[in-house]
Amino acid sequence: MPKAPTSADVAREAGVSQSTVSYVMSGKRPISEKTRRRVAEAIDRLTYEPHAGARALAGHRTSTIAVVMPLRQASSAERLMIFVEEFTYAARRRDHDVLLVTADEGAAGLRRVAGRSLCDAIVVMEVGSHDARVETARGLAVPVVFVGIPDDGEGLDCLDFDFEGAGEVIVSELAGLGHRTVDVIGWGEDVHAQGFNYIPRFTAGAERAARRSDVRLRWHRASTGEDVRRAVDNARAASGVPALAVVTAIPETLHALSERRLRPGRDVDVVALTTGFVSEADGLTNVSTRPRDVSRRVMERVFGLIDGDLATRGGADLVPASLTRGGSTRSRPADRPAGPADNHREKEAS
Amino acid sequence: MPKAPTSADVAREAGVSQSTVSYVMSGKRPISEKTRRRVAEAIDRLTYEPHAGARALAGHRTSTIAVVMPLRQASSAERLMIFVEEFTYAARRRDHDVLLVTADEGAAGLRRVAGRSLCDAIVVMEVGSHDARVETARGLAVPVVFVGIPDDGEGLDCLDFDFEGAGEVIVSELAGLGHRTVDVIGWGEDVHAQGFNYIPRFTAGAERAARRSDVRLRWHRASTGEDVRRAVDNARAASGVPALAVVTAIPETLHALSERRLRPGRDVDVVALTTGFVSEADGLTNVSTRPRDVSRRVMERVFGLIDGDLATRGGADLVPASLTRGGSTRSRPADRPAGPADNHREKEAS
DNA sequence: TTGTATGCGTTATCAA
DNA sequence: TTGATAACGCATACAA
Repeated sequence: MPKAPTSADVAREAGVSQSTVSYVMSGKRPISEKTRRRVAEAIDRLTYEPHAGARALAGHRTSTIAVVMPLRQASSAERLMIFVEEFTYAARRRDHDVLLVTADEGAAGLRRVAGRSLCDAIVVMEVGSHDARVETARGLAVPVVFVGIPDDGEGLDCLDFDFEGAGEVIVSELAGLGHRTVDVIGWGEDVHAQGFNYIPRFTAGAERAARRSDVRLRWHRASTGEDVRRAVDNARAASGVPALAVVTAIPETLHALSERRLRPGRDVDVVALTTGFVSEADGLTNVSTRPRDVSRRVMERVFGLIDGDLATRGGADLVPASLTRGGSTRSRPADRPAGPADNHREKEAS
Repeated sequence: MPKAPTSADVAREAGVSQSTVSYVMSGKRPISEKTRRRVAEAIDRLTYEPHAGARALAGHRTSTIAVVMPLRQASSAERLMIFVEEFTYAARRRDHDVLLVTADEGAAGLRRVAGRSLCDAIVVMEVGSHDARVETARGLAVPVVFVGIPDDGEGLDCLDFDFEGAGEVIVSELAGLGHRTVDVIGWGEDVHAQGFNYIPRFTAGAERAARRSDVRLRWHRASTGEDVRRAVDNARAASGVPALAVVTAIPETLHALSERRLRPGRDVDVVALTTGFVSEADGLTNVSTRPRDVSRRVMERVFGLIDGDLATRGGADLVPASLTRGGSTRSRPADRPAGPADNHREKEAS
């Protein structure tokens, strides 16, 4: 195993000084085309790669973004993987890497990765309404971007999907179909227990729309398939065509409906809050939480802060909710004619 | 923003030399109890954290494990997240962090993270049967552990679930129930196209068991819900109770069966290859691919290599397949009496 | 346009 | 049991 070449080796090979090699790599000062070529060739010949640690030490930047994962049961695996993937790709486009941190390290994890100079910025996923990490973030030497909107996040960099708008648009849609009662298949007790801020936000939006449209919401916290079946039976007990807002356990819900011979879009109206782009959402009238858009905007913010763009700094951004009509809801009886042209239109949250 | 304290600051605060601080932290030489305490207190007072880059530079180790992700559609998100989580937790237990690398960097990604001294070891997930990264790994200065069994992986460190055994045990189980034909709902064309080695391994095991038991296998490559429905209809066309081996798209399959009023364990025998611990697998007769066990063994191997345990080095390990009986298959007609006691027994692969 | 020299914050060797 | 001190490999201020 031959020792890895250093920039000094490259310098010798190219017949220039070590600092010239460094400047060729960083482009931070003008270099003549001739020496640039000589150095580039030497780098190729030796397959030189700069030592990341030495770079971090001398340059005061690590080219690494730390990403704090959510706790296990907090979110759908699909949504999570999309976030992680998008973060990593976005980082690579800027020549950065992603370092994973588990949620169970809590606020200490933020202090650790910042204190040890392991990263240039931190992304915290699934922040809670009252989250110790929010206060910790204020004192760190590296910028922190939160995915989620904590209650006490004044002046911090927060970004999330607009769950409030989603609640609103989903309930409005069902109200527009003439329903006076909507059964919500909502997050389970276990998820509620985590205190994620998106739950109260979704709830607030849904309740606001319900008040405005004079609709009654019945909330069901569903963790298991049994919970889902109970909720579906409950919805069916009302007279007329039941209305379901499904924010979790979509496959289980569809399965329960199928067991009961209830065809979405005919015997029951279903609007789903979808978290990924998986087949479960095929053809459903749904609001997507747009994980890719959220991820991209998060990373734009991250690099904005790293680059020192003060314009990017502070405040909460929301990725707007929009509804896509599919086959799981009936066409409007009153204000428009039924027909296939009615499907797959989009409707923005107010 | 005050500058971060260094070990020299700690030394001054504690009234000792800088090297003593270093030795207190590493425990690499005996320290008197008195100075250990003084130093520890100083570290606390200053909330000192060692600079990771400086450590890597001077110590020739990074305390980081690079994990190369699979391509997007390669695996179920649940399985992936379990791997990533387990890797990260295992790393933390040994005071290491995890750096993510995307599959699209290919072999160059391995060279990059190794060459830049970004990690002490690399884990490559979802290796293909013929994978350029295998050859690259042989020339690297850091150990590489592969999840998967490449064809040309002689002498490399490989580890995976025993997909061959899984194919065998699944088909044997259905054969034991008296079936002469088994329909396999298998990975879609898109997954096949990636050339993952686990597909031929599963196939080989299934075919071997089929030959032994004189069973005919009908393979269906299912990417979409439509593919699944077609496969199910195909299985139903045969006389008698259909037998299904479901290795992908479990929810879609259950849904298709439910649509057709086929109750698993009564009108159809279903054995599933499950990739996560999600509700989809509830009560099914299944073989789990045991992602947690695989992850743990991978990380044991990683740290074995880092620690220089030569006993750990080289060769392929398989995590054995075992079948758990559930309600989706009928009890044995011949060699045992039917009954609830028959459920949830385990059966190892031969 | 290029070279020289210093410092970044550790680890580890050599002395004491 | 502890203290000086020399690397480690790069970035950058200062000179030329």
